[in-house]
Amino acid sequence: MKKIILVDGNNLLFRSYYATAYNGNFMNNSKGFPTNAIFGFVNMMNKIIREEKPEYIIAAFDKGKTFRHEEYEEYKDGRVATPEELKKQFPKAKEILGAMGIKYYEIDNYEADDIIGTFSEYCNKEEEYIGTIISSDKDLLQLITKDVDIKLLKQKNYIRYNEESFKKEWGIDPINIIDLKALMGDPSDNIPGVKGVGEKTALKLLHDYKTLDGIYENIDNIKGKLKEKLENDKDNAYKSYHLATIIKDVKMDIDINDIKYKGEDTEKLNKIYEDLEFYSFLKKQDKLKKEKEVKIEILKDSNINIEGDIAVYLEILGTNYHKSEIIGMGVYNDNVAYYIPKEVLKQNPKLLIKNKKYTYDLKKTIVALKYENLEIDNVTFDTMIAGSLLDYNMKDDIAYLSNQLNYDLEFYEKIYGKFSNLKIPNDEIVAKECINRAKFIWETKKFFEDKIKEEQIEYLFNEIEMPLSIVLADMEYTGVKVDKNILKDQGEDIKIKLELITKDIYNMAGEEFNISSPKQLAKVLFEKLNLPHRKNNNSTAIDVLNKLKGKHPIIDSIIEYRKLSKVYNTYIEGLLNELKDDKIHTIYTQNLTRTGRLSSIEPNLQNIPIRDSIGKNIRKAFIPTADYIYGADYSQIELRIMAHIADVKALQNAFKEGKDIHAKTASDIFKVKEELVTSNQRRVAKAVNFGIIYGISSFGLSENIGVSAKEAKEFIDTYLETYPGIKDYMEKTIKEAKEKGYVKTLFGRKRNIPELNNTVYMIRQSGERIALNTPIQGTAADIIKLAMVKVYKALKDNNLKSKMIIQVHDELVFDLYKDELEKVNELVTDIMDNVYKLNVPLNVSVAYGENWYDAK
DNA sequence: TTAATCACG
DNA sequence: ACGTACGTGATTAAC
Repeated sequence: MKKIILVDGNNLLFRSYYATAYNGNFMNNSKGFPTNAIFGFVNMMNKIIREEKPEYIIAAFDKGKTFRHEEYEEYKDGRVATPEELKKQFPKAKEILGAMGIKYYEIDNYEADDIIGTFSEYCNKEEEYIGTIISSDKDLLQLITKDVDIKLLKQKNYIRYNEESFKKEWGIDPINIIDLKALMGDPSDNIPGVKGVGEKTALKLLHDYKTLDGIYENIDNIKGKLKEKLENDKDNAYKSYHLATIIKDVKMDIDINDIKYKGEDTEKLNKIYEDLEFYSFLKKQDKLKKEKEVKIEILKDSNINIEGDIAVYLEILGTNYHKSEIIGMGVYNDNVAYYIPKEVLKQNPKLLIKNKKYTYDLKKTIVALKYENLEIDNVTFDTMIAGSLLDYNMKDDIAYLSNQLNYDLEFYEKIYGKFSNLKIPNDEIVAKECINRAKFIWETKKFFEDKIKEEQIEYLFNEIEMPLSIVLADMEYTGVKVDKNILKDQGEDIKIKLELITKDIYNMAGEEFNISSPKQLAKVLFEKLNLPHRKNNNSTAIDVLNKLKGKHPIIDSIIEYRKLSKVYNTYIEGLLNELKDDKIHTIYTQNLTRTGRLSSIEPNLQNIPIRDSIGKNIRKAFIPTADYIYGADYSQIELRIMAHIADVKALQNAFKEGKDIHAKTASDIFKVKEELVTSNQRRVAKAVNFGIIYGISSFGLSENIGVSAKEAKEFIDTYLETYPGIKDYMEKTIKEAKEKGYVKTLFGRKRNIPELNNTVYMIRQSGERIALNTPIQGTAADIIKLAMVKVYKALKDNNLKSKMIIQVHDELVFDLYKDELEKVNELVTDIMDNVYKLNVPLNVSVAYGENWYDAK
């Protein structure tokens, strides 16, 4: 028996492409040639060779339009065009196959499937040969025979089907995959099938009548709606059958010697890999040659003087710079490659002021140095900020970015070990790595700067994000004062309540179990107490529990338990653990979110409870170091931005007139006078307003407000009729996003949305919602960021001691001195109101009090 | 490490 | 026929 491996080359390349292109950051070599699909492809081919040890192997590709296109003009119509970045990679992949010693086939007017089908048939006919197909395309399952099996690739692993295991799992013969597809259709290829028949129904029909013909011969045995559907779409079903059938007799000469696996031509392969900059695939000795030697110098002087601009990289031991110690700093420019250990750095404070500098993670650098009483100034460029604005995939570790630009920096974890066991290696190693990092910053600066110009986001970079880093550094370092006794007292109360309620729950359940375990809880609720639940859905999430209210007294107790344990674990214990000298120093991640918002970690200060009355008490522990906590919120900023961007005159006017916008919306969609709007109508209108911002679906809205999908749809339709600009905006935004592959905020912040090209319908839909929401959420983020920069400057320029200490997306919180109340209030409201001129006013509401709870 | 849950805008 | 609103982070259980 001789085995032929049949690789679906098309499928593998597509898969590799979309596996990594998901975030829109294509892996490129330094010449700008996209390499992501090839990289994954090579990985998979290597794996196939390793695992299958083939004697015979081929790879198949599509070529040109097929008979399917000719006979059915809509074929693959819904599918988005193959992205250019992927198209370019096909020839290289084929070249690599050649160097690997693998024959590939592409035949005019046939798909890869048909070539594989033809080879399968060869295996069926020729006694000595068997075949294994490798692909993730389920269509190919129809080729399974006693001589041909398939390795069906899944996300991470694969399933191997032979004739027997296929029948067992699917309950039909492999060849009937064609009948299945004829019935179901295939939206991704735009194959119609029978409308209203999906996998479930189709399998049931095939189980009963074996084939498509069998079904139509027995059509009178089928009753009701299903019969109707089948009769209506009979033509489509047969057409689909034809389209779904893989050709097995493509005219081609199969010479078995031709497809023998010849083994790789290492020299040829290495040449290609070098050109693509796939250094990890090169043999080790070749790889070493690539690293240019840098002469490093460890400085020990107390009087360092460096000329010109420098790239600096500050290393700390750990990830949280509020808790970690500085190790040292790498310095690099065209003339020097220095490593400056911490102690030496402390003797040269002027160095940090004088030279113009480039960094990676400016905020970290500022804060970590500040803890050593060192100040850094004159930083004009930060690679981390640039990278994130250009929508690279970012992590704290600079090595992560460097790898996307074909630099080979060592990962932090490799140098210093895992977080739980950090160790500083010897000075030479630290020096080398720090300098390499600085070198990376130095050498890529121009590249990033050019990109920033090209994208026309200089303002965003220079006037918003760069100065914001300094603002955030100050906020984080300043910290927020927390009264630990208030937290502890509340904790004691909650603990007692928790103990009581736990006992109650055990009593009602008739057993002791871990209430915090959704699995154990589901067992108690749905199996023991027999409470109703959706089949195959053991969720115990809050919306499920709410629907069960009144059905059993245990439900209220569980809801209460959840609430209390959340507050206790996350906000009492959690915050107490983060306290350092009665202060909390969060880290605002400036370069993480896909919309441009900040996020806050260790601890998260952006999700301190406010909606729930018990949770809200946590805010009483947030106290000023000065006299008051003062808060300023943008009201409905996202809705205002939508009214601006979509140019919705009616909404703009409502905002200009200072109306209650949700009441106004309610009055418009329910067609009642504003003063007669009920609170329920207002609630619905508010939900619709939010829904619009998120990229609404009638189902989502109906779930949210508890009405039928039909009613929800009516609300949406009425809304869109009432405010005509919105529909245009939605259509235009989606169309543009699909054409360009990205959306932008008002300030030019760009987000690539590769989801729009995904073959999976649901992901494409999600992409459309992202396209609608990002310009709105992102513009709001831009605006408050700019306001923060301006407020910070104003406080400084006016010599005010009050400090901005927290940002919660549309809200700024200050630690305020009594005698500065008036001045701060005037500056803050003025700046926030007027930070950027829109076709709607921005409205800020302010409040202050003895603690964050009272600042409402 | 991942999934489920729930805290915020 | 299927799954369904945008953006986050922390904690716990369970693998």
